[in-house]
Amino acid sequence: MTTRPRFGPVARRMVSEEIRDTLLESIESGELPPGTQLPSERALCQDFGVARTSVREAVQSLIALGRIHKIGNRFHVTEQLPGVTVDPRKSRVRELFECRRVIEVSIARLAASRASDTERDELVKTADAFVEGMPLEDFRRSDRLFHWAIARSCGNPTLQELYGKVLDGVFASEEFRTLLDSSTNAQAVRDVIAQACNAHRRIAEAIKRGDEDGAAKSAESHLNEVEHSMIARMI
Amino acid sequence: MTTRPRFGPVARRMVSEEIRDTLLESIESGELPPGTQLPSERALCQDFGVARTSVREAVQSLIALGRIHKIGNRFHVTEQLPGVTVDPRKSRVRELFECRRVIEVSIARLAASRASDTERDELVKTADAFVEGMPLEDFRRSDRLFHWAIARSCGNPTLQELYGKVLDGVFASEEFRTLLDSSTNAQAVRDVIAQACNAHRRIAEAIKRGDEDGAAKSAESHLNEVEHSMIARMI
DNA sequence: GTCTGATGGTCTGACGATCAGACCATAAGT
DNA sequence: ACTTATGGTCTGATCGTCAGACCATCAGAC
Repeated sequence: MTTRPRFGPVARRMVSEEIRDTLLESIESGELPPGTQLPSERALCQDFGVARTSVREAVQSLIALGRIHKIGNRFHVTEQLPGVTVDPRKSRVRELFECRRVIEVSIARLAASRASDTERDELVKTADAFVEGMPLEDFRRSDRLFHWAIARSCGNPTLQELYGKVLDGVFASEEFRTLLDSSTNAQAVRDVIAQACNAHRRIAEAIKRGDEDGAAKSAESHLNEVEHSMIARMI
Repeated sequence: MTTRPRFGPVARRMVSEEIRDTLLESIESGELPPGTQLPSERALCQDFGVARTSVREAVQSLIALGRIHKIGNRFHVTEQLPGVTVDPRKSRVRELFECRRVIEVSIARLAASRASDTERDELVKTADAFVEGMPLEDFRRSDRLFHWAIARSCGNPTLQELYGKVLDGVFASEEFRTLLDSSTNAQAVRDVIAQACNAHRRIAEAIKRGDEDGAAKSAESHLNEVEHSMIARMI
């Protein structure tokens, strides 16, 4: 009997969840500091391009989470306990992710357009080298190799050099190392590795078939997922 | 007028899209090689935890994409022709403009969201300092000051540092200096300065009013105009 | 203090996505 | 030839999201 690939359950995200998390990010990044009034429901509807019911649901869950409260008929960002409001470690991680998002998405797009056949094949091969359950040290080394391979095929030496500095910052980061310390949260590390396996494969495949938008979107999704995962673990 | 963060439209993903892309990844990764029979709809339903309608829709779109085909009453993975490679050659100027486009557009967007009131006022003032017909040396110095002022208000020190290196590259560039040499083409220099005056003012005004999209678009337009202008002069 | 506009709250009807299930025609396997 | 498995089609139901209407209350201007 021949085996076939097995697939996991489909991930589903509700519109209100997307909105809630986006607002949460704005609160935690300082874009919406404590005490600030939240944009009105109608304004948020326009921004997000959704109905008031979706925004309302998201806002209600922020209330439930204790992140916003009502003063009169206006919502405000709730003060958080000292030490929690602005975490310098979180700021650094966000900063690095923001840099990665700015450069990595463009690099992936350029690589999809410019990489040679050999480079594309190498990328897919490098992505396939990731396996779930692999040791953390191997993962980090392969992770860097993978992203650097993409940078090498973007066809822009200056961008490549800049990205090298971002990678240096990421891999020198104490916060990243702490978060991925396998002795403190083995299951979480396994999840991150599994997620990276899938994401890297998607990015490599998109680059392989020359899908610029696909490569850019996959790179951005990957970064968002990893960032969410890491920020969540820093609570 | 106090500014508020702006949000983009919510990303929405249908269940069938998730499934389609997951299957596509399996095909392109070699997990489902060309010629292989696709798992049955019912088997995929169980794997993904969805209804047959969702799987059917995903499978139908793979057919539409030409990735699978039907033999009898079974679906099989379709052979693909090798992709066409594109190997463009870029000059140093294009490379630097590309780096600027990648970082500068994001910096402008971030500055529009995060700059303090003081910083916004400074930007408008710096932009107003440009006057048509100003000496080239003054222009280059003010140009750098203006772009650096935007970088300083983007709220990300790492991105700021990276951009500093790009600016160093731009202003150290022999090609840029040669192209702006006033002794060889005074009229062209006047045109570039005039264009920059207008563009800088637009960028500053967008940042002043907290218009992230406007700031990003103005920054990108400016770069495209200058690049086109310079590339045209390199023929 | 009054008035106006903006806010959040609630409700309704509609639509699309997805579901579970049933049934059928055809092909594959035994 | 028969059985089983496959994809195709259809129905009714549920849920998420939508657009819109209307209302009570609050904030801001005068």
